[in-house]
Amino acid sequence: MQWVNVTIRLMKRDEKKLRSHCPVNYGLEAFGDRWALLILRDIVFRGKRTYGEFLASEEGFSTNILASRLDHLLAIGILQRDDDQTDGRKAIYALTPKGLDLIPVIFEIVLWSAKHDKQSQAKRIPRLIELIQKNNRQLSAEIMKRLAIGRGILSDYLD
Amino acid sequence: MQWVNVTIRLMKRDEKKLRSHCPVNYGLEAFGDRWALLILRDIVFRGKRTYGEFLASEEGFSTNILASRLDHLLAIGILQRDDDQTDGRKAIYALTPKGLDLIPVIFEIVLWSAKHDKQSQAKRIPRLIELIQKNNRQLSAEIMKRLAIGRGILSDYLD
DNA sequence: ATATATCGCTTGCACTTTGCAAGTGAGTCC
DNA sequence: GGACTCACTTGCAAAGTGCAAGCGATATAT
Repeated sequence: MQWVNVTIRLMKRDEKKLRSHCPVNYGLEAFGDRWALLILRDIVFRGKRTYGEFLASEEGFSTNILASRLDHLLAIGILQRDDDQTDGRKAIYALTPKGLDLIPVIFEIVLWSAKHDKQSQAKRIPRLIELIQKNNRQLSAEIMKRLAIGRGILSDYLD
Repeated sequence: MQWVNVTIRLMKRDEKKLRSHCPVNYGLEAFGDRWALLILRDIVFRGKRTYGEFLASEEGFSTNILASRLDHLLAIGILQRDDDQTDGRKAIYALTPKGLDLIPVIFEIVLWSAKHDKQSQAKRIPRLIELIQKNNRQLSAEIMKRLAIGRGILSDYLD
């Protein structure tokens, strides 16, 4: 039997060139997948940090999808991954500064849904909604500080 | 040959029940597809209104994808469709109030990309970026008024 | 020390969605 | 009436998704 060496250059998802550098398109290609933003939500609102915690989300991640989205968010610098110091099996995911800057975007989405989804669970956090309305940017800045030390913000605003 | 009558209840995409009423998830399921938001961008920034105009976007819609996303945005009430009064072949797509309320979301995405994409085309509209930074909500309100009468905002802010 | 469980993934496979090219039918222009 | 435009629809290969099962490394119980 004869053999030939073949080199394939596989283009990883994140090396694909962007379709455009329009700022809307950039944002969408960077984080724009549904599942990716749900990971960020879990971190910001629920204080989740590990693969297993994300997996338990009510929307139901598939394991492979979760892994691929985490990879993606790491690759573009929205998340960072550190080893857990007390349990060698665990990995801790956290927002980078670039990721933290997405909080105002998430908040605007929350505001929109609170207004247009009749059944929105946002009804349960009227104080938070009001604060976002008043000054999204300022609130976001405070949440960024809190995330650096704490574990998610939702519980603080459940009346 | 024997026949049997079978009734299938096909569930249309937009009748699928939401995975959750979490406000972030609602937003993502409502408009959360990349292509859907690019349509909104084309309307807000470029003043596009017809199928053919959307199709010409630099990111390259497939015809079937464009059609399906327009359907979706109509179904959830973000867009409305009217017949062109002067040309029976054309359809005019426009944002409903629910769609107009997405402008602040789009603006926050623009802001994030302007900050984190080194090659962002946002460099070409520094005045607009600055205005969004100062007061996204107020600017959005003005843009909503302008969209009701005019044809997209980008040209106003190209220095 | 050994067995069992947990954690963060990866793999296989059926199914769905996408992207591209080629229609199609109604309306317009000449 | 014939060519063209507009807003789609269709067919099909390729890519992506969802589910279940597996895997290697670490941790825990006996």
